[in-house]
Amino acid sequence: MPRAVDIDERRTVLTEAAARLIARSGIEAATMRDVAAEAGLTTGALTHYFANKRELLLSTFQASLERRRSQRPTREPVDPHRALQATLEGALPLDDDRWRHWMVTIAFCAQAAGDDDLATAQRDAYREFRNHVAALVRRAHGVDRGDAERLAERLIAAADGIAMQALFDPEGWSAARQQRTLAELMPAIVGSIRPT
Amino acid sequence: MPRAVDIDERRTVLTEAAARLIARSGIEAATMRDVAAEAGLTTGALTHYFANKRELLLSTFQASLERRRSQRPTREPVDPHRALQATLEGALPLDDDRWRHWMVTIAFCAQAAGDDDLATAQRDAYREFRNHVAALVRRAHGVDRGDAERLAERLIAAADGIAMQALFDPEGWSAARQQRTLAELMPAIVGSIRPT
Amino acid sequence: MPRAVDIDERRTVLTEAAARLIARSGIEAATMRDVAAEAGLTTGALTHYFANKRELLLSTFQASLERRRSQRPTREPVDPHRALQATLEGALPLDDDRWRHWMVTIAFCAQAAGDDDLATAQRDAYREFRNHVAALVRRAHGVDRGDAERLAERLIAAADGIAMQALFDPEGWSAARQQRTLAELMPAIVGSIRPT
Amino acid sequence: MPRAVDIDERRTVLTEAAARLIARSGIEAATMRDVAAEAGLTTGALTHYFANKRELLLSTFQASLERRRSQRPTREPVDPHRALQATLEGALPLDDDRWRHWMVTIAFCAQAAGDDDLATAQRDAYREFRNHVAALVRRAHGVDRGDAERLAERLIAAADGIAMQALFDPEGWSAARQQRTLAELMPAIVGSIRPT
DNA sequence: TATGAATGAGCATTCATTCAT
DNA sequence: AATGAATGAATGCTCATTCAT
Repeated sequence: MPRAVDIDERRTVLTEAAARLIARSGIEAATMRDVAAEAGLTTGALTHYFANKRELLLSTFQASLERRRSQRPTREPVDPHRALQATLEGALPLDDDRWRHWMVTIAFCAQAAGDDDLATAQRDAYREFRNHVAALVRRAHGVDRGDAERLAERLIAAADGIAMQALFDPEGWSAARQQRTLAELMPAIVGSIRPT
Repeated sequence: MPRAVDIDERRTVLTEAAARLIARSGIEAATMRDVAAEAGLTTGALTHYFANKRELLLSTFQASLERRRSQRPTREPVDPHRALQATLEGALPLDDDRWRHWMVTIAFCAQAAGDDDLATAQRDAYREFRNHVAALVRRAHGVDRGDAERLAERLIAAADGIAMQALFDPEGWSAARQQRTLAELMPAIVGSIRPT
Repeated sequence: MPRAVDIDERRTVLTEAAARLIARSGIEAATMRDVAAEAGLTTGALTHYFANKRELLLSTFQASLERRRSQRPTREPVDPHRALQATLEGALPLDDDRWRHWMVTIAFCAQAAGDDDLATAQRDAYREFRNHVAALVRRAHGVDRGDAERLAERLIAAADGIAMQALFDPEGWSAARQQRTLAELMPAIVGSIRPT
Repeated sequence: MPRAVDIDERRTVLTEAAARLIARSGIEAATMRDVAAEAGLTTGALTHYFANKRELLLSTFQASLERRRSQRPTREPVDPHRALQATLEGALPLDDDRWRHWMVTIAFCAQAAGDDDLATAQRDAYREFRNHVAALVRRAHGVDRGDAERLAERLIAAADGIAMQALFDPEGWSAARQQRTLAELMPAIVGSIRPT
């Protein structure tokens, strides 16, 4: 019998190594050699788990999206306003992990222009997130489906916009400042549609 | 005798060729060969105007930032509310040109993580834009410097966030929809600080 | 206790798999992985029966030669003219099996230039075949040893030459045409030495 | 102006280097690196003249075929019997150059099984050679077209068969012995169709 | 100025081989 | 006896860069 190895775990180790490299120095830095080395393996081992680079990168992107999803608050009996805020904060680069996710997202956004699979995964993840936020908006504010969707878009816009500025100017945008700005924008945006 | 050539014009031709390639298929597609070919020149000619690839890419980024600046409305005796809105709309990917600028920005954002010069250029451009918007906010809404700055950040966040969603899901975000969303968010955001 | 496995049978299964691949797409196609897979085994199993690739290829070549030998007519009380003709036809690519043998021979001929063991195996097999044909020639035509050997060389030349043309231009050289051409050449060649 | 280089000459230098390596140790030995080194260049230079390996190998094969053609006797007012014999001798590996051609032919024959372009080039070259020999046969022996073609096939078979044996057993087949054997076979083969 | 030939390092990928199980 | 995970040295190819012309 061959050495016992948890295939999924190995794949995770490798996609996380790739994500670290991409976040640190861009997608070009994620060479097969360097990803393998970052994961403590060799290129030969890498190709056991991903047939080629494209597959590795696609999996890295999907793992990053999945990781973001898995970190949303899941407890059901929770204050819907808090759940909404926590979910939107999940889109801010407040810690290393979420920073890494944003860098990976950005890196693949540039890549997606020439790769339909990537573009589709990106768009689907975005729409899924929007629907999720819209559902929270309905629970929190009792608006109808159309308003909820429009509000979701604006709230995500606010979070993404704060995130972009934090990425462009990390020193000027501490985690606390990002959170405070989001907190102050949220009621104003909600008011833009259902002016209480 | 050397042929008379407008050096700056050649450099512009080359950085615009690079920007097109980057916007179309990511920064990896901007090889020296392909940039030269896209500009209708040879690699040898390219190296006359940019000592190496790093210099070409840095110039491409700066040219993209500069192009965005140069397209802001400049006429002074203009309605300050309109000037503010037009300036923020300049940050939306409403046409091919602005779309290209965003793709270039995104591509370099991923790159900037490992390149201080790039990170600095990026941060400076962002701060300059924020100051410009803040000045327009003061003129339009008569708030004090601190409030103007905070409002500018939030307005830019809204614009950038809309831009991100348009990049992620181009089909769902027509130019008109982007503009409408921005127009509806603006008063709400202004109200978040100086509640009318 | 180890499972009972017929080692020779396994080796045969593997060399035949290798021969099929080589005949189909050249010697480069005979990778350890693909040979094992073609035989329905894994690479690990392959290395149990052949220490390395060189040994596998050498065995494949020898098995191909041996197979050709084993297919010669063996019954003794047979018309010597018929035996001679049947033996020479054994050198023509008249069916899939002999076609495969020729492709393997050709593939290793190109290889033998840089491999003494291969070159020796090839030369020995050729000389053994020549001696065998010479013995049949003596029985069939009653010539002396020297003439028999020279006749054998020329008859083999005719058969090999027909074979080469069939390999170069399969459509133009049906099995029947190969056999007819050989049958017509044989008496002329025999006559070239002992012009009865 | 760039360095003056004769492109065709460079390509010839490279295909001849490839042919030497293939003749010496089989087609596997013709790696891009080694071909470039054998030609006194680097891989980068090689790819200036051949876009990829396939193109290099195809050109190597065609150059080998072309070289054989170019070495046929061309003087017209020549004894047709001598012209025929000289042409057939051109198919024997009598010297290093023709030996190399045969090794290249053999190497590509093994390759052609999985490559239609190669198979076509091979078949066309063979047919062209057969037609050329048939024309010489008509001039030399005054037979009709059908007989000439059949004789050409048989004469080529004799030459190819002698060549194969020389390739299999170089020590046993000196140039003189090859020529003698061919010379003795020729009249017998001609007699097989038009019995003087 | 401008060309494109040439370099050589680096890339993704394939492969024979080894080895713990 | 057999597996398949892992290795690391090729391989074909791309690319930034240099340089003679």
